Amino acid sequence: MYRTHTCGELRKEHLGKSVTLAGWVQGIRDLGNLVFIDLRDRYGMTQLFFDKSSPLAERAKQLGREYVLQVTGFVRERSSKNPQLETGDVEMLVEKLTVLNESKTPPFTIEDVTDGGDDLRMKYRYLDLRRAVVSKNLLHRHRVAQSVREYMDGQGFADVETPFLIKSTPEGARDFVVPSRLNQGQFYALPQSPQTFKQLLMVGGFDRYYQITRCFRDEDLRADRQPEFTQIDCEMAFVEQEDVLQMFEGMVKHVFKKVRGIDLKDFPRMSYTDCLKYYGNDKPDLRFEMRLVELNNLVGGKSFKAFDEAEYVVGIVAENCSEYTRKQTDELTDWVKRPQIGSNGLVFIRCGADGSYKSSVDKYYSADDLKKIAEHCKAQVGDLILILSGGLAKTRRAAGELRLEMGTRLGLRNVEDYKPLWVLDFPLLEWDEEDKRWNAMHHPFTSWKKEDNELINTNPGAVRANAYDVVINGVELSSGSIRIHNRAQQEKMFSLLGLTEEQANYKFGFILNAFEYGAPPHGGIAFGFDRFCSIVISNLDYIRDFIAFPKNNSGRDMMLDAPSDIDARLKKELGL
RNA sequence: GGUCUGGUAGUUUAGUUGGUUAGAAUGCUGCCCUGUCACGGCGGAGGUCGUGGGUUCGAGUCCCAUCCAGACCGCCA
Repeated sequence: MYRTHTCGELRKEHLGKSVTLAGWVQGIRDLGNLVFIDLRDRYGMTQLFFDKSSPLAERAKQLGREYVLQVTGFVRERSSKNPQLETGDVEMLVEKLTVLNESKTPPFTIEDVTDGGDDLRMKYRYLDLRRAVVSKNLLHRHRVAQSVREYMDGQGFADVETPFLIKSTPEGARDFVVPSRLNQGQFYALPQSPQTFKQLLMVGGFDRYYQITRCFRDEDLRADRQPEFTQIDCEMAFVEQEDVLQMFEGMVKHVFKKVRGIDLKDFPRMSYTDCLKYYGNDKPDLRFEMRLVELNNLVGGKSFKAFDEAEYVVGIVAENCSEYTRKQTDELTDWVKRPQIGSNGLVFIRCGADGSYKSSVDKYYSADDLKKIAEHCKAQVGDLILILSGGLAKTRRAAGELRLEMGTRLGLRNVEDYKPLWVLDFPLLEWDEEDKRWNAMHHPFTSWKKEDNELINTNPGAVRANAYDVVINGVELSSGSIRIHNRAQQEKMFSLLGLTEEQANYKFGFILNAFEYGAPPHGGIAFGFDRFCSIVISNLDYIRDFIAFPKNNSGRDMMLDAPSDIDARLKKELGL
């Protein structure tokens, strides 16, 4: 071993001992006759001391940042201590110094507050990983994974690996494909998730399975989306929806307790329909209320065209904002008019401190009209009501976005606060306007509610799935369902999705066949592990900080400069 | 596929209506400094202003194209 202790380990109890440390030079403070070096590793930092009586002092001055050192010396008490450092009471009087490796001056400072921009830090990710603020996230990720495994193992789940080279199924996200050399002109696909395999494991009798595994989707990226990401993939046989909900609510609670020491209360539940109605999306942030209030019945017939002609008029109440300036309201109007939101405008009603109501549409609405609206919205004195109008789906979405924006502006999205939620009763299908056909909202293996059996043929869009999501603070953490487990029902589903019998057999024959050999009732769930980590650890939805080597906005690895062209010879072998 | 923001020393950035030698901080470097820990003090080096074209007497600044990065919409069964 190169060391007897780590750089974060030495304390007063080690005083007088001869120890050996190995690590990186964080910085050198040369005071002329005194030289201090901060030696860093992932456990912490220890101060090395040299004075002019030391034959090593001159060498110490010649070292540079990020040189790798091995030092041996005595631990001694500092004459001026640093309470901000764990090892701040002691320092090492160095007697032997070995340079294990030199370093070029790094392109950015390797400190908690770095001067490096994102590009540069991605290109030199291995240097960025030396920063405690970065490595801390990955070490926490490890803790999350460990506590997941601890819970799953405790509940009798077996970790089974599933293949990465599988068959392309053009349903859903785009597949990453891998050309086959042995089967020229044919391709494997990388799994978007282990969905069909875990169901086959259920048929195979592994009634409790889980896996922390990589998934691949060739879609555009976001702050919370990577082309390869990790799922906690879980499946159980002989269970109903309630069993799955209990089991995995337990897992989330376990992880929060183990990693953060936080006791989450029982998760409330809300239907998909109510989520849209009250929050404008299917993953509401419940850290604050500010519910959407439908105003259609109160605003019509006053000759205000924007409201009279709208399919949907909706208000939200921003508490204590009645004194917003014209500049602030204009800014919000511009915000909702951005193409990403796409509203035509925003109407304001101020609930004045004197009990008066003033709006940007006073021309059409009397004080009494405004009062009725305010009362319907349960607005108090000093509040500001923001009203949007237009088509139902678009306006709901816009109102939901505006609600989140106001929540952010008013500081209502507290990072200390966790508000989990089960979202239930998703629709089984959604209409694809582009392809003029039904798509599975969750995936094509999702079962539907028995009560809705009749609707399957008469009104497929109204059929409710046995599907459920865990949402925390507006982030969709996981998604699952009770699956179909017999051939006839699965064939029915495929036909609803517009697959012919031949297509269904070609793409999914293996699972249809499996269902004919005693497939047990089963269901499960999959958690986005990267998101889970970012929420548990930092309560943000930015997953790149929790991935050791992430890809950038356009799916490039900036360190490797991948993807890249490949050898002409390799192409030929692959028949490309 | 679309919308928006940004690109100026190694790095992070300022740069007014288009006008003299593009400024700062940090990093690097030389000297001084016996208790620093974001050490301090004095000095020094370091810039094809992303790239290409255009307008102009004159472009970091205005226009067009393009590349790169970031955020978002579409997309993500």
